[in-house]
Amino acid sequence: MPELPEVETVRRGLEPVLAGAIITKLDCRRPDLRFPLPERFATRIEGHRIVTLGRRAKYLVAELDTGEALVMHLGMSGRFSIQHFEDQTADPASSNGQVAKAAFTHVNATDPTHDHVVFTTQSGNTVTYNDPRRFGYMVLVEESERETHKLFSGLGPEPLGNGFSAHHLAKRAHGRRVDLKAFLLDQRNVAGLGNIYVCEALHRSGLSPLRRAFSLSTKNLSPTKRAERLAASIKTVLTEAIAAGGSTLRDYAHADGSLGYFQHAFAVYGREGEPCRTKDCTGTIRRVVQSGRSTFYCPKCQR
DNA sequence: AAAAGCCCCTGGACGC
DNA sequence: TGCGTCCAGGGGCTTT
Repeated sequence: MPELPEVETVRRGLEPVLAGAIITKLDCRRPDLRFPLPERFATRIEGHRIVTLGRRAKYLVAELDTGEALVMHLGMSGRFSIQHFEDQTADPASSNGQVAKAAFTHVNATDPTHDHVVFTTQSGNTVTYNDPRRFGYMVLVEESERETHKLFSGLGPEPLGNGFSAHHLAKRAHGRRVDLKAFLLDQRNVAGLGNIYVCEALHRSGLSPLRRAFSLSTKNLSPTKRAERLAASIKTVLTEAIAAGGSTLRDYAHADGSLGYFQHAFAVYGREGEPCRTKDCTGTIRRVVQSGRSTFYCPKCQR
């Protein structure tokens, strides 16, 4: 269920284990996720180093020293967990106490039935990808061709990057009759938003998800006040969510080891029938279906 | 070209 | 307890 903040949280959690690490073993327990796994997947990775672990939109990008990048998408239900390797001193009471024992702190609470891909690093840590619904996928892309790759070439700007602004929204929205909800879910317009954060950003900016996208833009393509509010809300809601994920991340090793889910106080998402939290608003959160997905909004303060 | 619909897959929540 | 139905935070592909 990961959107940009969750993927970024996962990235930050995996980075200490994977960035700079040599992958000694790649265990693929089934030939496919959403798509077939890459040909000779294990041999293209085993023995090689992950140089950096980055993110673009909802993709994790592990740049390898081979010149390829491992691009991973978590789909709806993908999770990573880390099993830390620990050296333990030999226990003199045990029958074979002369052999230093090694153990994993196994903190993966997910169903091992759906552990599809397991990475082992040279230092002995393992990183497990678990995905019950298998909407996630992994591909290997030549790093030099990544930006032109089909998965990346059409993506809009990172909402927390320099390329994103009210002006950008206005340009993209000009003349578009789609509703704002669908416009913001479209990764070509802005990359990384999903159903939850679209709902949240629209609520913060006081804009109805049913409003048409062209109302973000004036005749001469400049942004309206609405576009200014929307761009600002998108940035703040994502920034806050990442911060909340980071605070959860500190606990992961003590909790269930899974990365990518965290509790976040949503203003509208999942709150159908509950009172709006906007200051001085007496509205009630409503759920409607747009593009086949639930939209939560306050009809009173979102116009 | 833009917009809408269908579909991939499994599991959990809920009603009977 | 068991079974059926609905729903899920993504997004590629097809149809209109």
